[in-house]
Amino acid sequence: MPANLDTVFSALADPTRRAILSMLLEDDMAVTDVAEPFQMSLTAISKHLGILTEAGLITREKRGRVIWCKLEPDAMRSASVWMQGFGQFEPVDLDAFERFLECELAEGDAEAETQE
Amino acid sequence: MPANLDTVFSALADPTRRAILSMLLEDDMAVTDVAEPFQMSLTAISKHLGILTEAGLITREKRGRVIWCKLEPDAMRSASVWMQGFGQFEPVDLDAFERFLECELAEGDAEAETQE
DNA sequence: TGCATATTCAACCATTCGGTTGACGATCCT
DNA sequence: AGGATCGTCAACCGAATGGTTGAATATGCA
Repeated sequence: MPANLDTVFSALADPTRRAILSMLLEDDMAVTDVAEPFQMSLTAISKHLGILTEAGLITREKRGRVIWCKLEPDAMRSASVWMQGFGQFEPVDLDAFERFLECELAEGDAEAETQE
Repeated sequence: MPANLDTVFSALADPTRRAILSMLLEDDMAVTDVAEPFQMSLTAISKHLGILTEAGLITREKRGRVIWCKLEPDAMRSASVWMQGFGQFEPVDLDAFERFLECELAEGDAEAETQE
């Protein structure tokens, strides 16, 4: 699980997986709860979680019959450092990030609702 | 060419493409010269350059019969900001980045040379 | 004009990816 | 014990990915 750049970047390349990571930013979550907002099968989400785990971006811990997913932001460090080598990107503007995040989440919701 | 997170992250997910970006960090390059270190056809490299262009990570300018590739690091900004929202990754350690880069380039060379 | 160089296009191929469904193993609850 | 819930496994499917080769286009040069 050294999480190389290949696996991290390709894990991040999928909007569903990025949405999951954003959700986990708030709190740890059970697999079923992670899946709830998405318009796709539990199996599909389970696969996404597998890919995120493989990339080291989350860990999963079984307690009882529930598996808890925990964000592991450290796995992004090498990728982040790599990118920053290409330019000094302005010191984290958290407001901008919030807006960005909401935008991505909103897109996700919209996508989910077109099917209902 | 708004270069969304999907296209940027998936462009960065391929080691050949990351190596190309690293090369362009030094200077603009012609397509043929970009292709030279790699053990694959010019067509393959041309496709990779197309993907990088699509992601906004490079631009191509034709001068005479030669097409010059130019790095556009700004295309990484939104992706970088997104990742930084998951944690304050230490202020760019350029030395670490240099080492990292050399490592990646070395891997690329090794790969190329195993075939020669 | 005619040849060499630079790059892309078109068609093809094997593999991976993101999704589905149906069956299964674990765990909790009564 | 028996039923409901949580999550994964296995098999399948269509589309996308990363590569190939051979032909085509455009430019530079003698």
